[in-house]
Amino acid sequence: MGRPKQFDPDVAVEQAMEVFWRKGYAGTTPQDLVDALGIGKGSLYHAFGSKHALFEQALRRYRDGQTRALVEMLDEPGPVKARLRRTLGLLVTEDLAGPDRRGCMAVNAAAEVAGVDEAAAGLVRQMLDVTEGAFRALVEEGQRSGEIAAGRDAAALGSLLTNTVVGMRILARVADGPDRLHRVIDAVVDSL
Amino acid sequence: MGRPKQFDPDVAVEQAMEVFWRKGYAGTTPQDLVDALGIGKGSLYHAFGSKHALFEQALRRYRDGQTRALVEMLDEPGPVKARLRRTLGLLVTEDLAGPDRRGCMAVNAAAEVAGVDEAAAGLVRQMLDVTEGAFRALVEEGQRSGEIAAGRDAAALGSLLTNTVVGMRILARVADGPDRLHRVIDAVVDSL
DNA sequence: CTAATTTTTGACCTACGGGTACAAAATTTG
DNA sequence: CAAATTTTGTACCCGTAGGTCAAAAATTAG
Repeated sequence: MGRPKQFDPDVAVEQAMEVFWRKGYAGTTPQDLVDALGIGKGSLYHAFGSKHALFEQALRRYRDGQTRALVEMLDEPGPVKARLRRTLGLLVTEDLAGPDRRGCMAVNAAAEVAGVDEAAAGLVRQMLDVTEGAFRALVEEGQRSGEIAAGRDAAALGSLLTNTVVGMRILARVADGPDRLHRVIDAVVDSL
Repeated sequence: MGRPKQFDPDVAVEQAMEVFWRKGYAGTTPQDLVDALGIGKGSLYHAFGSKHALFEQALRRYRDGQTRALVEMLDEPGPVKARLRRTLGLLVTEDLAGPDRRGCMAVNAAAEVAGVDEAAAGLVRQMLDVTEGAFRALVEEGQRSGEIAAGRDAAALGSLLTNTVVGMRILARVADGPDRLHRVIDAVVDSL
């Protein structure tokens, strides 16, 4: 009952995500959101409550999409190291592509608001947990297949790989080219 | 000639650095700076021109201090791996200490403004270059002493270590404890 | 058709962001 | 001392951030 919504909230959250991703939390203005979502400011606040609440939803959506994509990439067939190298390479290419080089929204959020926005920090933490679990599983698979020495600590390597991805997504924002990033990939794959 | 300054610009830049470090660029207001520096807004703008110019000076100062400190820590006596482990451990402890957990100002700046502030991106890049050089030199020293296999690519390992530090300084901002960070240190040192 | 409910719009509001203008104050030079 | 120069503090400015509100529009129930 009542007047039906004239926009899809899911689509709106996704559009908001793009804006926050490009401009950061503090850097995004209500006007930016109004422009991107194509709805009036009143509707926006009626539907989402506040800029911060919308940010949280956007970050949640980002977390879901990214973790899903990462797991899919790592799940492709082939030798473990090749899959890993390919996944890392794709992330780098993606991060460096386009003129924006917006990096990873979660990493950006961690850097910008982690100290003051516990909800955002929690979402980022969840992403890291899932990522680390996926990497750890990959390492263990590599150990079963003999590609990776069985004596190594799979949990520690999972942490290392997660951390490596986080670092690369920052580096991609300031890098003047792909060289440094590719050196990182080479080194980390060779270290397994 | 003329009236002498009533504040030390160097000290003022350092105080501004603290504020930008804690609150980020967009999150810092002229009032924050006035409060922290203890001078009038007129003086502030007369002396530094703009918020952005002051930010650039603050980031430059940060770069100088951090690179100096890192090189010093790595230059202490002892086995290469021990020095490395100790240095990384100190960074983590430092990043996790205090209630603020402000992380690394350069990394934060990279995440926040790299896409839109080329000057800031350049300063961060310089820090990364120096860091990578220091790590690479450390690896080469380890190879000469036999601690690290001579066959490994020192440049790539330097990139990996730099990237590891960057990643950890982000992780420290959202970590709920030191465990994950210490796993990263263990894994990276064991990987050399 | 009316009442009830929900959404939409755009005007409106207050506070503050980032910065300028200017006169007063403090110094050096002659 | 006067003139020249530089710094300082306060008042002021315009635009926008972030949000609220009233009234109109669109729907369904009865």
